[in-house]
Amino acid sequence: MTKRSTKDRILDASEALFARDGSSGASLRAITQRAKVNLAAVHYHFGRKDYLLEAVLARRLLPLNAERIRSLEAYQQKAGRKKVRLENVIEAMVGPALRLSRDETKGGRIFMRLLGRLVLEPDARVQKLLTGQFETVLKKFEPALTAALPHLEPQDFFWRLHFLVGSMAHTMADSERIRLISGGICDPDDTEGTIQCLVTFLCGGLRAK
Amino acid sequence: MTKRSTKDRILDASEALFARDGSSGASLRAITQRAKVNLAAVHYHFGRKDYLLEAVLARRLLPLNAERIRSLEAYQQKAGRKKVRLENVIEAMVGPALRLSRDETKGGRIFMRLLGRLVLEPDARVQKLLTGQFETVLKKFEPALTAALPHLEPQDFFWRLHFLVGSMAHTMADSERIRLISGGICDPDDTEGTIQCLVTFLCGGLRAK
DNA sequence: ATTTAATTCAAACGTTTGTTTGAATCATAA
DNA sequence: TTATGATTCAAACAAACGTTTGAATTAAAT
Repeated sequence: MTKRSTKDRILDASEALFARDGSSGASLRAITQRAKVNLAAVHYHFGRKDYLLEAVLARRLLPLNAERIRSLEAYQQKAGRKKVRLENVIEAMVGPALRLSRDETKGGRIFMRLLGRLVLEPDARVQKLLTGQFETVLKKFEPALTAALPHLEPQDFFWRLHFLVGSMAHTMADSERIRLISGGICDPDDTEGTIQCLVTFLCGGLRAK
Repeated sequence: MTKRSTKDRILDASEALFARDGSSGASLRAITQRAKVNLAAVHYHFGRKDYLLEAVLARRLLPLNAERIRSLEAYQQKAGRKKVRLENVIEAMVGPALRLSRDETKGGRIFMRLLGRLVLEPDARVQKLLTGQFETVLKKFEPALTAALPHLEPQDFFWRLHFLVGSMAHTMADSERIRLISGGICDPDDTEGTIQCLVTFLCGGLRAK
């Protein structure tokens, strides 16, 4: 077993503590202590606390969105010149995210919780990074979505996309609450079951009325 | 015009700054400065920063949940011995919350953004307060919900409730993003339109398959 | 008017914060 | 080996933090 680099250890510890304590609640001392790294190493490798947070985000977001687009394109290829079923479009959107959110080797729940928290943080740099990423994905998905939902007015279309994001984000970010409020009936560790359940719900909502 | 009390001014300022900067990012100095109040007044009236946050929450949450239950009971009365339509149950659940989230005289967006942020904060006291409030509401709504959705297995029932909470929370907490990503097509200030749109989406998702 | 309690205030407390510094240590190439 | 650049380290910096204190002020009650 080869030891992780200083940079990676800092990113891992930051991810965990930013997620647990928030971006202002997590101190560099707590982070470097957890990473077993000198305090000044953060500034040496990342410059400032803000840049560290951005690096934590970029490490996971770029591969995730690439995977989303790859998945959609796979469905498009399989459909040939027919349009892709709504279920498949939605699966390509939420599936990779939810699988990542359950893959502990890639940050898993921890990163998703962080993501959920950052969505509501008004820091301009973080917001630009997040909405930029989302718009990249939306650009790719919009044609397939409108094709699968031809009856929807633009206004309803965007609202329902907004609701979709809410359900998805909540499911990814807060995986233990569902176990609690369901009294143990629902198991958030059953990733594929959760995805299927979510896709069914979302397609029902998107097609409504 | 009669000036607000010290306590209320502190609560108002705390609500705004907790929402904007997070519960650890907002400092008591910034809060008291905004409230035009002495720094020590916070500890005199609320004891500790934690208790201040709890007071901010309780001020809005208790009336909100009372209004939800009142609204459900009104629908139940109107339905007589027939069961309440799903649309009405959902309206009683999300309507009062969304109206509050758009009512600037009662905290409005600001409070909702704070609520959205706190959901993912692992502070034990806050979590207990939030889940306690939610369980109170759920207890009241569960019979009407299961009656309106008799075909749903318990597992699907709770999952979809979870998705519902996600959409609702996201819509309440982040009212400007939808304007941005829709290119101005959607107007979050149209409260009743938003509610209707959300209820339609949620009922479609809840009834799916 | 006098007393008593509630409230406000400026100032200071000891910690903790993000950041900087300059020397020590390591790895690599000449 | 020596020299060079990259990395790590302990120590310190000023600033901001939550909290406490005790006196000054205001309001209410006698």
